[in-house]
Amino acid sequence: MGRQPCCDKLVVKKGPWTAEEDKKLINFILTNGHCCWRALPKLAGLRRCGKSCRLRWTNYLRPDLKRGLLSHDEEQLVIDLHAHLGNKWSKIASRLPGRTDNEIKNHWNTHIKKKLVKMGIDPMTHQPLNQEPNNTNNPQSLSSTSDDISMKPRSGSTKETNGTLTEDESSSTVTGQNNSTDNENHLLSNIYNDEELFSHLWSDETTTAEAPWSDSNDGFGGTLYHHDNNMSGAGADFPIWSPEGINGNDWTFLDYCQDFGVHDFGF
DNA sequence: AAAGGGTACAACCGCGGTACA
DNA sequence: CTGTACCGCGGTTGTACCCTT
Repeated sequence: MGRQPCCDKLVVKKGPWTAEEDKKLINFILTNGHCCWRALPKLAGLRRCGKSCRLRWTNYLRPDLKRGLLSHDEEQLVIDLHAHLGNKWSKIASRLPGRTDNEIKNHWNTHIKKKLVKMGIDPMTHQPLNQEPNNTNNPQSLSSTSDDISMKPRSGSTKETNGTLTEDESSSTVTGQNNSTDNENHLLSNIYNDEELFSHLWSDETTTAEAPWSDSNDGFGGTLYHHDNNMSGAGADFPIWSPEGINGNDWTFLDYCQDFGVHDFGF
């Protein structure tokens, strides 16, 4: 007996969202929150699957999203987190404020993976690809690349095996490629040395950078304040929505959202 | 200028985990 | 304890856009 479909596939609409649908979804969530994704489409007057609404909101409409390409630091952070966590995109995303798991996953698949391969690094194991003597597909990759993404040495690196990380005390083989800036080194050294961080990530505890949008925004009422001082990069530009504006039904900003996309405001 | 190929990213699908009746 | 419904995650697909020829 299989699971029942989450929604009536004959009734729900699929495909790209229209501006009108976006507006309806934003309006509804800002006024009511998202108590139940399954019921939301009906209540919001959308012919969409609840799942689709949730995805649209979390990956695209959420006001705290940062848009645009990942910065070099963010990219480097993703690489390192991936080395530790594997394809745990949501965990990785939780360490990058304003970024979604989907966005990071896409960026990994389209950019980072290729860069690593180009550098002769296996994107999955984060180990050199040319360990075998006959692997000569990219002899210069480790010493000269146009991209300065590099693997950083670390004391006790981990690697993923069947979805679980195991300690590999002898795996720091990707060394000697450290041509990144001091700034990056600083950023990453903080990460490498932060055993607490990774034990935290591996636990089921909520990380500090997790977005406040889920569940905690009961009675959301349109109030959105900075929740995390960690947001120094993107968050510094985040808007602060006042309850007055929302309660006063000042939806002007939504029109802007529609005209330009919420992301154009640096949300 | 047009066609074809490549790329980026939004969106969908299916599954696992979990809460609850 | 079991079955069901829901949520969230990771993998995959579809398509619009960009670049090259």
